[in-house]
Amino acid sequence: MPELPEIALNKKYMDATALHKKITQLSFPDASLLQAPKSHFEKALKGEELEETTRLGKYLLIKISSGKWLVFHFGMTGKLEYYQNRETPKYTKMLLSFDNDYHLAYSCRRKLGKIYLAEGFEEFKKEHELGDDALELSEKQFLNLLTDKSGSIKGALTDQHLLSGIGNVYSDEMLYQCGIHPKSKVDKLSEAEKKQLYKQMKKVLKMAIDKEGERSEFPSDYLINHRKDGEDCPKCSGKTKQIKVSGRSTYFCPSCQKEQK
DNA sequence: GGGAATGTTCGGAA
DNA sequence: CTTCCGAACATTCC
Repeated sequence: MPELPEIALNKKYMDATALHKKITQLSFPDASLLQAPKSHFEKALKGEELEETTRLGKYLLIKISSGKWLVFHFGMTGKLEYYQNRETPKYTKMLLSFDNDYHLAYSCRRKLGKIYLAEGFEEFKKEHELGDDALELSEKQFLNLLTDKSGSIKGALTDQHLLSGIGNVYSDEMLYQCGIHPKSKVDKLSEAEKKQLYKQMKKVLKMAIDKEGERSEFPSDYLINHRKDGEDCPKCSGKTKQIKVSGRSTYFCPSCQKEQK
């Protein structure tokens, strides 16, 4: 459950399920993802309720009635499941049980997620040096962030310290929708291109949330369902190409997206 | 079997 | 200091 839209959906899911119920039991089938001692989680959560959620980039923060915050990062494969009368989901790392006999499991197959305990939203943001959330940025703020940047535009978009929430898949998508090559240097982009990128950033993220992350329902001129080397480009007669940018597999269309060095 | 898969972090190189 | 690159983490799927 990786990038901003998917985390937004997890927030929605939490809001509709596990809030305002007394936590009667906790267990940690695998404590390796915990970023604080188990006992601290127990102390902050046992007998308490989850009160509200907020999201920052790819992090889901949950306020506990004890005053502390429970924070989930989903890595590549993190998942929340609220359920009753079922076996514990596979790869469950943390399990909360409520007084209505429901359970909330955080599972993570590849173990790349993390579970934190935080003092507050601002504290967490500051401690992890996270940039403002991509959906919260104004156009002016976005343009300011890109000023004096020298690396690739893809590197900038996916830098969580600069702005948070955009990952590998959605950065490729917004650049494709703008016709900007992922390796283009930020300082070579025109003002108009940066403004267009801002618009597409919002548009792509909001669309994904609207479609509840269901990729088969994304517009047909999106790149997302063509993330392979040599696929037909959905916008032109060219073929998609896979390259590495900022260490990540990147897909784009060389004829729609020309590099600016 | 090899390579990739939505993520972050760290060390070293340029 | 900034950016880039590869490796590491662990597991599944093609």
